[in-house]
Amino acid sequence: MLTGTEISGDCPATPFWFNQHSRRTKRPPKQREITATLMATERYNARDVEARWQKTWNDKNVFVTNNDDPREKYYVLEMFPYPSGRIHMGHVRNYAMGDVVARYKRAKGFNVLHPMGWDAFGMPAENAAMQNKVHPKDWTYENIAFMRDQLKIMGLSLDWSREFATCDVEYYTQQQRLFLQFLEAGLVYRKNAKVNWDPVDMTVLANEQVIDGRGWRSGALVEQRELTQWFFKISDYSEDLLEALDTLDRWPDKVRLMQKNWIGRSEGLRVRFEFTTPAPTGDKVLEIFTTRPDTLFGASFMGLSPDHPISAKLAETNPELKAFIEECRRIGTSEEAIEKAEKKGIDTGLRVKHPLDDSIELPVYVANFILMDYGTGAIFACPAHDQRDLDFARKYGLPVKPVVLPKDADPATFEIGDEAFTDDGAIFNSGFMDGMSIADAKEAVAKKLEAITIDGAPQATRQVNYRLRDWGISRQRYWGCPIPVIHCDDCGVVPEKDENLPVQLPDDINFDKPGNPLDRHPTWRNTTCPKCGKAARRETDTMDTFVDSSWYFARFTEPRCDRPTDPKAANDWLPVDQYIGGIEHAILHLLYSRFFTRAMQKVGALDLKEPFKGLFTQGMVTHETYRLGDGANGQWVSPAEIKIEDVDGTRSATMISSGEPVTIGSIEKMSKSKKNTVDPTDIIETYGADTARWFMLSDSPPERDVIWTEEGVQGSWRFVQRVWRLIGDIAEKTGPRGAAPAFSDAAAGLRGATHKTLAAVSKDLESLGFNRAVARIYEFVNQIGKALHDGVDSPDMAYAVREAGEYLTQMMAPMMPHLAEECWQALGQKGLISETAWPAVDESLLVDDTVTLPIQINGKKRGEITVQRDASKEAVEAATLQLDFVQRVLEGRAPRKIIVVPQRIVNVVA
RNA sequence: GCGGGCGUGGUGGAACUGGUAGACACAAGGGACUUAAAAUCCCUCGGCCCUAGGCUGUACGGGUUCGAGUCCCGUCGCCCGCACCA
Repeated sequence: MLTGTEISGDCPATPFWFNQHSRRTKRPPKQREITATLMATERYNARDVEARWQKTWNDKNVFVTNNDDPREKYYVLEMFPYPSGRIHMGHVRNYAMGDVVARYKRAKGFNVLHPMGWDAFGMPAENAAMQNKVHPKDWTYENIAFMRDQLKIMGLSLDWSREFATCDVEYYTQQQRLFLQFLEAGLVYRKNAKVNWDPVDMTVLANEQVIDGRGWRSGALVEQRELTQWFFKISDYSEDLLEALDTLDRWPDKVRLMQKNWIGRSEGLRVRFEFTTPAPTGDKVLEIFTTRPDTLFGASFMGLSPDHPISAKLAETNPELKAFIEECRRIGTSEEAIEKAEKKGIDTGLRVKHPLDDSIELPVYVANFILMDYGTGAIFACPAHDQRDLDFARKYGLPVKPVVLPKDADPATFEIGDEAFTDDGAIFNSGFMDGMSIADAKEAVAKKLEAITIDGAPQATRQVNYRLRDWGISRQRYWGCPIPVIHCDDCGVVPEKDENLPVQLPDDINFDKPGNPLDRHPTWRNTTCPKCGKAARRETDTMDTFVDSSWYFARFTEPRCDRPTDPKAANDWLPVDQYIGGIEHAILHLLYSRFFTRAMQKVGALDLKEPFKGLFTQGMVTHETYRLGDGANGQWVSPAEIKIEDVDGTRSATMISSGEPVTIGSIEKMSKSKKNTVDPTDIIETYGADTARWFMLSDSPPERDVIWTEEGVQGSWRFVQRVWRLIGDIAEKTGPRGAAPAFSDAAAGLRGATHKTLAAVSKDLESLGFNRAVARIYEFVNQIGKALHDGVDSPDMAYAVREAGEYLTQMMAPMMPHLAEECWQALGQKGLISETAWPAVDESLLVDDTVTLPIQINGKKRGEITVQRDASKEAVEAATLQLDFVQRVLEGRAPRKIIVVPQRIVNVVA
């Protein structure tokens, strides 16, 4: 699921009216009163108005996008939701932002693609099936139907004709086709691998999906198991995925850095150390990987991963080592455990020769801090310049010989204490490398060892290593895209034929037992081998749901295509111009999608590398938490269950039902576990979609977390009413604009404000600065209100106010589309504002004739002066010196210096 | 530990490439209207003082500059990401 971190695994959607009813009766009184007022005054009835405009947009197909439209394209996409049952406030924020961009770009004349779909495979559907005996398919499609309705009442400008769910047979058929093409292209392979087994979900997790040694979804402690798995060769693209990050200049730096660290490129040397004692595996050499060959003369011991083949072989005859390796396994992948774990190891008794000095023999240890997955699973340790090695060496009394000298240190006395020296310095104690820089020494060692041959191969080879591992996609689950291959006793693993696609999920399954229902289905597995025609068995693994979300953005460009993509449509629309979603997908989803785009390019599905040109990661929606009872006994209670009172700024909360005091806790991300959620449908019912959207966009910068408060949403609601009254006033007091009359100062001033606001709001929307745009619109409304209050009897003022009202309506339209349509109509405008072009800024109105400059004396503001905009420095200087507060300070003396920054500031240095 | 980011009123936050700190909003207080409440409108709202006016103030301590929330150095605090990655 891309958006929707809150997954309800509990039950199918509760009937909506039931929930509504119970919520409404529990709502705090203040809120209820507002609803009542809304009904009573009927001034702006969001409920009626919004439904009416949504119907109009729908009837007129206003937001249906045509691929053949010749205008410049703009593709805006929000991460599609997992159909968990209900949308949450995070969705509202995410989709409100995307919708502003879509509507704004549409008004700017672009052919906008703004689609919506469902990331519909995944475990919650199976959990629901297990707990409530609902078929995953029924559960999923019911949730989709419900959430679609929820999204529709938000008034999003989506092209619903392109909607699909990843669990639609049409979609996963094409995904299977892509899989087969990838397989053909050598991007898919099977390997026997140790996997992270989630004992609760009974499934395998990608390394990336294991967080703190626990399954990212179930939270269960992950075990290690050996299974044959399907993998995508993402590692083929390690370098490309890394390098291309530089081209993604419209991505947050933070995300690019996270991906860079994840890929984890390091340059180093593979070095072969000759055994001086016989290795149990018969190996003549021990091959290690190092990024610090410059410290080779500081080598003190060798380290083997507990999972290294030599470790395993030795353990067969060494009970102590066997026990140690088992102990290491138990530490497992848990980050916390490893963090706390002491550096430990066991001397194997094996010895190797130092590659640069025959006289040195190094002991080989099995150590708990060496990873089999990285490099060769073996290292040489230089304790003086690596903290882990140092900790280990100190524990086992191994030598610590410094070979890099800090800048101002004395080689005769320099010693390593408890801290390894890892900074830059000059090489010493290292024979031929003495005096070299670290970089030069690395080069020198590489050159020297490359030239030496031992056991028929160079002693060292240069190697670039990546932390990024191949993407394991096998899942032992039912509710996912079946992997379209067949196991034949004679032919082995055989891809299904293209014409036999789809390999369709059977509907007649049950979840009486944990594990994969496909595995125990009586007949589904049985098929014939596409190669030899003999009876054979289907693969029962399904694909990781991250596969589904790795190409949906491409599918949207031609969603009913009978191939995965129509390359022309995909190439025309992609890359996505603006992608918006949560920071939690900074690595996995975005990296996989980048890989998929490259893989699709390789098989000809499209022709580009990078799927997302602009990326924006929005913050979370948070809310106060409330607890009934103290400390550990405290029960979380929801905002709907409590009443808050504010006496002279001191807030206190009580239960509505019992009057018991409730503790107001910290502000946290909205989550079901802490019960600090607010239901979007509930909010929209009460205040309308525009109010909810507006509040989500105001105040907090979009990339930061936003705090949902009752006061805040009420403030937005009042603003909606205020705008409606204001536009009503304008419609009543002014007529349509004719030819521009001559403008008085007041009217010209308002027009200046109108066009300045328009320029600023346009800029803010371009840069996704929604909160700034909102603040400017507030300010503008205040200005219009003032002008209206001062009177609009003169034709020039009437013109200016009318213009202001029209522009205001257009500026708020992307954010509050329903209110804007209603206002647009009230102003007597023809056509839909949703189809009206963004107004043009009259540049001549942005510049004032006079400017007010602050006057500083010695850097402190003492007053101001208003001068002609184009006044010369000399004129400003002269005028400044005439000011009495300046003369008072100078007492007849000349200033030491006077700085005039035109149109900015004046500073008199006395 | 490494990497990145942040620190501005009671609160959320503005402040372009160094140029009037606190825009805008929320909360609070006062007033008008009202039988009353809600709504609406008006006023006050960083701190301090001798209240005309002045001093001080953007985590803390220094520095650069005519001028620093913004740049530099150091300290403290918070947040995020990564990690026995050799």
